[in-house]
Amino acid sequence: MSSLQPVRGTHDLLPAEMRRHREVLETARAVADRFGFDEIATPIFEKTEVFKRTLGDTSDVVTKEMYTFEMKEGEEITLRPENTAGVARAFMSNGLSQQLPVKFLYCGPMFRHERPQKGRQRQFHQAGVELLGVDKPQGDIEVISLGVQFLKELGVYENTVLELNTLGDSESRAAYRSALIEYFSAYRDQLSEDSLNRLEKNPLRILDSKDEGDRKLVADAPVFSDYLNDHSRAFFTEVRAGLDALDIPYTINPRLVRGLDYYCHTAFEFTTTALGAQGTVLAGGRYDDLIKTMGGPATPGVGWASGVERLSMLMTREIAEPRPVAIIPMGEEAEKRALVLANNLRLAGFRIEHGYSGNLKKRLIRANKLNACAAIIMGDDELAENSATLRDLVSGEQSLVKLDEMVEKLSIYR
RNA sequence: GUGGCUGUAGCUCAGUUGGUUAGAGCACCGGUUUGUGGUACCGGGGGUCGGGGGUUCAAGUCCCCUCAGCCACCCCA
Repeated sequence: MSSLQPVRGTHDLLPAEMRRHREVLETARAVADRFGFDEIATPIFEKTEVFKRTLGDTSDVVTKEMYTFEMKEGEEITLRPENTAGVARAFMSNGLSQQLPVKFLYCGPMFRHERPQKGRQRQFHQAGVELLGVDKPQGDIEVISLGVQFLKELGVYENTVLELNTLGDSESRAAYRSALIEYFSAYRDQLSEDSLNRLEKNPLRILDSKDEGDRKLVADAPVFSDYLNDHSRAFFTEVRAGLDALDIPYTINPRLVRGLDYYCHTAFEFTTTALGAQGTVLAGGRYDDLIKTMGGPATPGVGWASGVERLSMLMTREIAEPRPVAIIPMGEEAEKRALVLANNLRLAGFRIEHGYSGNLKKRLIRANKLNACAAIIMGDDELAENSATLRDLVSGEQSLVKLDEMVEKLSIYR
């Protein structure tokens, strides 16, 4: 065992795992494309204030999980813990408010200084979508249905459940917030320490507590639906109607509260029981005030982010390993001609492994290890006839093939 | 950040109440003579037993610290 370990909470994506990782990303891209979402990429670090202002001073992500560095100039930058703030910043920086709505997909690494465990690394990857400029429930519905389709095409949808809630508009949330503070204040002595801290800062989070004492209190706490104003209620009704129309099942979870402060109205979460404690696989919601909060033009938004590693773990599908064709030249003259043949076949779209050294036997062994489907053996005998021996490595059958007919003969291996 | 479990070759694991040069399977490399792989047989390389300190005549085995992973809390994708 080497003493050179990767930094805590980080890991390498070796080819087998990277193939699965990439499958998740390619699926996200393909599905997003059909929904009209274009991929963008924003920097993996931003000025610290981009995250501080948007995620909220009370969120754990901001208060204890950010990787923040001070630059020589004294400026503070932070490795992005999520990408919605970065997309919003890019939206503003590039004046995209002139071409609403905008629909974006992003993929890439995020960084949070948490205690690592299964499904939770310090550097992890998300694929997410953001829809900016649509204040109607159709936006929420489209974004959720995009998530559903994504999970379906990964083959993991059956292992997830969709939980749904509404956080109302700011008026409703403010009303509910004070009702909660009033209610829980009467039980200060019974609240857990964590929840006591949340009481003034973010009482909604108490609803999500797993502390037994808290849960008893939560059971009789005011319910949000009593504090929703007409607009918020109508909005939620319409979102639900849309999901029903699309046959997307969900359960209402009144305790589903997003951890980041910018959310309003729709909050949703696809969870699984198959990954242990880190069961959230794709989650998001609406954030109508985010861009205004950042100093931009009031622009509604809705989106989600998914955990690529978690999806990859959940995905049971076997990803086929690539099967190359091995070229095996024998002798100096053959080496030269193999170089040209390999190049031509590559240009024709084949994955070609050009053995680097060794005799026929060794190269065949190596071809076998590379899971090659066929080998092209080029010796003086064959070359004298401008041909090579094409050997099928599964059946063991082989035949003499003219070099200029090789592309055609190989077509069965595509 | 809190608590619990774990850490021996690339991988999966043995290693007896602390006792000589630390083992197996798989993997890897080489061989079983000529230009034919997968199977079989033979041989080989590879470990400062996660790291550091301590107890002891003697530590992979006991104690302390530390690092990492896993599980739960927490948080969240």
